[in-house]
Amino acid sequence: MSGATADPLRRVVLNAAIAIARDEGPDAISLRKVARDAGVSHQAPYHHFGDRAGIFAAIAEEGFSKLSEALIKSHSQGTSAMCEAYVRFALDHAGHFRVMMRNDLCDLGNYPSAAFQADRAFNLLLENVTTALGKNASTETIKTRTAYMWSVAHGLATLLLDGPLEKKLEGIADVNVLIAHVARLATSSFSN
Amino acid sequence: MSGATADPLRRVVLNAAIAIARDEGPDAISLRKVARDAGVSHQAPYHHFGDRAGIFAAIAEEGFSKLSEALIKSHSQGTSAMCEAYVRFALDHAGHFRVMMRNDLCDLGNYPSAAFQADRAFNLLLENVTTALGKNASTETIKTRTAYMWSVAHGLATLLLDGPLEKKLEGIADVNVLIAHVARLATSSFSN
DNA sequence: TTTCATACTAGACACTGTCAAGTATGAATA
DNA sequence: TATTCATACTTGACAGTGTCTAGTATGAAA
Repeated sequence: MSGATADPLRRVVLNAAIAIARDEGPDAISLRKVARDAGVSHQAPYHHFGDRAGIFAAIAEEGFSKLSEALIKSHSQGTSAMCEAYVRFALDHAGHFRVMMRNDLCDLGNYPSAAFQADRAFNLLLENVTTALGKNASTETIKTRTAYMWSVAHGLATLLLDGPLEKKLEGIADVNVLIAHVARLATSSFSN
Repeated sequence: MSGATADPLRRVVLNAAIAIARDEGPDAISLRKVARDAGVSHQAPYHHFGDRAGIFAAIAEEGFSKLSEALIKSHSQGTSAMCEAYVRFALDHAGHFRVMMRNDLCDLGNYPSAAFQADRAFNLLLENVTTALGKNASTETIKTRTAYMWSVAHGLATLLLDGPLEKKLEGIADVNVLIAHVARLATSSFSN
């Protein structure tokens, strides 16, 4: 224990909120409860984040940053790998992902640094699709394909995470296999 | 006014809640406010729905029923049309859709009649994919393709509805064109 | 020694969903 | 006609929440 510094309250609150979002969903986050668990007053968390939306924005910012890292790792392996990376990120960081995609919780327009991280992740996707389509593709085609790729990855991620997909398709041996198959289907049309 | 019967409270509450979900998201629904607006006591809505989750379940049940109707209309026109119908339903019934897909708001396991409507909609999708793949397709293939089709439609719907897609891809002339293009891309792989 | 930002604490407020108990009304039943 | 009973509410209370305002302890900078 010697020399161990206590976690700064900001980090403690953030981790607690992310864990609740992962296990029970973002709406189950009560800052008063988090404060009680941390042994501080009910207003201590608000000092660090301003208000409830501020906490969600902080979670979203961190989430988009982590998503970008995950996408970068898959970058060299093409669009299919990126699609897989997106879905896997969502499953591995459910707490972050659920908050990131709920713009009723945190309007990124009010949180520039969070919006910056979101833009960064989006641009990685855009670049990857642009590369895959080659230099002759029109911007219209690129945009359409980007929307398409994002839709596949985002749809699968949300359906697996919070939707009834896994239950409905029971008998599928392995979720990872499903993810790989869907990602391959999504990119097979790139050759057309 | 003669002969006009007042809207039953149940329907009034439901419509108000759906409108709030459409305009501000499901979390903005306050049953006490709805009750005040309807000029009844704060407990009157609870009489009809039991609790807050009960209202969400009622909205989800109605939503899945309407979704099934929309999918049936597109049924004869193939998987691409069904994909378009799904996305268009989401945009046209945002209040319902946002609630339907939030199973943290209403666990359909507790509301059999809502779960029944959800199953009905899913089975329409499954049938359509099965028909498109032909009689030689394995159940594994059918399940994978169904997950894929649902992912595309669901992803595009949620990104257009609550995500930053439309803003990110600004310059796209018409959302309807985008939907049609993405739906076509999704089904182009069926020929493989 | 004073100034000042940081990191909180303390108290109050309006608002929420929910539990419990009461009331008015109209149909079914004896 | 009198009683029973479910329906559709009303009323009141409770714990819990986010947020506003004001106060306090602490440590660094001037």
